[in-house]
Amino acid sequence: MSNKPTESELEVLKVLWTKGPSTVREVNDLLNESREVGYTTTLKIMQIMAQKGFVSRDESSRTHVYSAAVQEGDIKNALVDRLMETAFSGSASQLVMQALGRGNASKEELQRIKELIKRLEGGES
Amino acid sequence: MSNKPTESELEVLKVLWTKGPSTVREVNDLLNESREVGYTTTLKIMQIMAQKGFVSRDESSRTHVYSAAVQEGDIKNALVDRLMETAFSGSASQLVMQALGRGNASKEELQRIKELIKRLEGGES
DNA sequence: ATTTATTTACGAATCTTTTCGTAGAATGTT
DNA sequence: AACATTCTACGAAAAGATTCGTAAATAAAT
Repeated sequence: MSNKPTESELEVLKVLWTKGPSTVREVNDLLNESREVGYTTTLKIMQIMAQKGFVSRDESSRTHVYSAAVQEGDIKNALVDRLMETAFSGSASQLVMQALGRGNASKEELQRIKELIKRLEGGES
Repeated sequence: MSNKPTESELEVLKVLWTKGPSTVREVNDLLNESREVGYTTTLKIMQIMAQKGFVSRDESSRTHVYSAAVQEGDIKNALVDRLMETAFSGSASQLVMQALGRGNASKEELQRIKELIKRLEGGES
């Protein structure tokens, strides 16, 4: 749980976060919509994730049901922290500037960011 | 060049970006200030990077001098894009909100971000 | 000139992650 | 019942990244 998930593990987590508790078959089918993955490959990854504590599973029926055991926000925080650390010398604003500079934030998104900044500044004007 | 640098490769690039063209010895010495790395390890990584096109090198003297062959901004863009894609479903604002939510942005940094947003808002329409 | 140090090149050991083949158990189908 | 399908478990192959040992060449030191 302390460690960060790998690429593949993150893919699985994203499925579990959005679809909720799922079987290997369900996760694998969804993954195969974007890229080709063997069933046992997905199974193996999810077994490893269970071992690492990223997911928990219900083994009461033959077909196990997996659930995310880590919070979406926690993992994303960790990923952002890591990128901030490794590439942006720990500076949040550098990362933010780089991200905004990509240019694919809509007016509404910019508005929401401005509101967040206001809140962070203390709520004045 | 098309691919993304690994962790270690990024470390080397950061050195070359900030210190400019450097020898393996210089890079390795700097890396060893934060963690222990063998000289030949750093050498090998930089050789691989040369092969991948991440760095170029001047072999005119026995001690080769390496220079970054990729732009700092380009790589950081790619890293941000990748995180945005893999973890935030391609949404810049989600990534930004998460980063700002970490709480380690100073008033001055927030100010600079606000100015960037103003520029982004004013630039179009 | 001989020895010592530094550097590159090469290859291999190690480690992590990803992938998949195979076997055996459980379930479903005919 | 016999056969086919689905699932888990296990192990190992394949691929990528990291680490380092060793040898050969060059340079520096004595």
